[in-house]
Amino acid sequence: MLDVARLAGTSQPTVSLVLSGNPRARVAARTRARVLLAAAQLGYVPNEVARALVHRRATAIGLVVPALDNPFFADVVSGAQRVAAQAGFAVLLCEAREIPISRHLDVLRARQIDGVIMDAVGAALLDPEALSGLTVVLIDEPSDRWQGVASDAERAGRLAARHLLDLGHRELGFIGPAIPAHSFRMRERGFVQALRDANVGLTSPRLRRAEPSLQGGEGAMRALLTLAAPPTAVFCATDLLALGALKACHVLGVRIPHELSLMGCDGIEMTRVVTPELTTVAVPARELGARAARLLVNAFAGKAAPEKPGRPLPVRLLARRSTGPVPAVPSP
Amino acid sequence: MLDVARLAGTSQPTVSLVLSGNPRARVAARTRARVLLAAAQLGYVPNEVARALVHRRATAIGLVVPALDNPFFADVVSGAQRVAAQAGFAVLLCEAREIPISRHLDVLRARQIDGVIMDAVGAALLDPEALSGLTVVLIDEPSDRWQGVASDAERAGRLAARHLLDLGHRELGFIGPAIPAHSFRMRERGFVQALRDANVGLTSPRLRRAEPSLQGGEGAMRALLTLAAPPTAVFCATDLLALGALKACHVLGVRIPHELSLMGCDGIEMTRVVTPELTTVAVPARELGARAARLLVNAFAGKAAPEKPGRPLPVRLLARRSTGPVPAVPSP
DNA sequence: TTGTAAGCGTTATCAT
DNA sequence: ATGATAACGCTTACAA
Repeated sequence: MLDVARLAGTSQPTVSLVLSGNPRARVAARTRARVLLAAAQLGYVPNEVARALVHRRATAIGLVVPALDNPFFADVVSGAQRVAAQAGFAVLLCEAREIPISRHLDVLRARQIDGVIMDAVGAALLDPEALSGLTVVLIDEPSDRWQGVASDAERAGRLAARHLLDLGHRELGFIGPAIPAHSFRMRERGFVQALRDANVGLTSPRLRRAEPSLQGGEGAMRALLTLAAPPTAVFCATDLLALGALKACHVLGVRIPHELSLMGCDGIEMTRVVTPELTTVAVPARELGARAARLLVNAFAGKAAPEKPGRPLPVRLLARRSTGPVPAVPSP
Repeated sequence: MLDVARLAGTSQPTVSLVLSGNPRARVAARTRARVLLAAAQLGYVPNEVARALVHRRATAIGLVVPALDNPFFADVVSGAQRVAAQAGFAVLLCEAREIPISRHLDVLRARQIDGVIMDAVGAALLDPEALSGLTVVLIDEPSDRWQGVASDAERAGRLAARHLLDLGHRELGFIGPAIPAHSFRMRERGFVQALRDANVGLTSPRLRRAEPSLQGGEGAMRALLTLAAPPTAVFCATDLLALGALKACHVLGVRIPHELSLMGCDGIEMTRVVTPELTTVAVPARELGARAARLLVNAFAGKAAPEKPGRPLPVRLLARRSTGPVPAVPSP
């Protein structure tokens, strides 16, 4: 900046005034022009670190996710990064796969970030201490302590139930992730409630919890299929589980959707890769991330955080080929 | 730090000496203990921004990827983030999906990052100017101008060819991404060379380029299938293409592997989700990311960058169910 | 061994 | 409208 000042024949603070884009900076047009020219000639790049030191904030947000190979979180990250970048915020990415979240948070704090977006599960099993002094936005989990962005998870469950009921199914199964996250609980609740509203029962052997992975879904589906009275349709609370379940069916020779209807929830790209394409309830993951970032960005752009939590983002049924009418003759 | 100093009854620079972990800092054991205690009591968190200002480097690396929903890059990011985090480096994530790379790079420069990891394609179609002054590590692309980490792409192509040849196929097809990246070219070259070595021809209508997406693969496969003499086995240079191709086969009723053998390259998780599981050549994406990060981290931990580029990371054939012996009777 | 002082590149508060 | 000058929180000679 000093170099620019010299070239422009003015003082360094004046250069700052011009370049920082401070709106209440009253600088003579001539001076401004000279400064701008000099800066361009010298290829001046402002030092954001110095800026951050003065402002005591880094114009950056942290993003803590459990694992990037989970396409849902990849989408969340993508959405958040887009909004943040457009607002001039850097995104510090932290994957809590082999490094404890608390350590990530210490690093973020030390770097003077303006806020953290994190997944609900990570936050849940965290020493509350570890979050002190941070502005947190939770993904898909309401909390009285922090802000959050959510999808309409209960509706997702209801949509799934209604879709299967509409197809004539009455013998239903459910596979959910064995994870204490609000959105998962609500997907389950919505599903169960909608069945109850229709006077369709869901016996407990047909309601299973599994590790939220392909393998988990595969195992749970095998268990369902060996039941004395297997369901004719199964709703999996995440696509990953459903994909695993689908695989189990392929392996065991259960034809989808002829013998069994199967659907998932999340709307990840993979559901369009398998055959048959998986019916699912799409959750706008990218939007969730974008909205979370917006919350933080706005908060530090002066705009106050909205008092009431935003309305949950709508979910959408994607009826595809993995669900169909109930089989006329029950499978042997 | 001043508070800590006061509580410990010493001066602020002494506190710095103790806390910065500077090895050549000779501080009395008693003093050190008092400082450490005081810091703990006050819950002191060092300000990395101030540190970065003094050092003129942020102890952070930039990571520029084309799109996170490409599982290959999700893995690269994951690997890089792990290594960086363990070395105390922050990772600034940039997705070049809706924001020009050059803008991302400006931001990274302004933040005094120590280096950038970027994908080959992004770097290729970039004004060379935009990279000036940055330490760059390219993913899966050798370059005389920058460091790079690479997989053994030519071997990947050879492995694919040999696998299909071993199964008895002589009528082969190839689908590659229409992208000028070194690793893709090498996969193709390795494949073609291995065929030539075996005196098996690859006519040009059977060699196709497509958009590197599901749709691209689907389209290219349709084209191959409508050939007067369709191949009995197809190698796709990326899994995404292969997955698209697989879908085309499903849609058109071509049974895999009975009527056609199909394989991909990359080794992404999705290949295990489809039925049949896709034969592929696994490229260690996570390792590529990790190694790229290690390069940068080491460079700034004092260790000089290795003179000769590291040996390419080995690729591995994963023979699964999408490839099989050549059909006894050619399909009609 | 420890404290004093200078400086990293900005922004912000003043006089002028 | 502009230019000194003092932070911001830390590291690093150098002096004591």
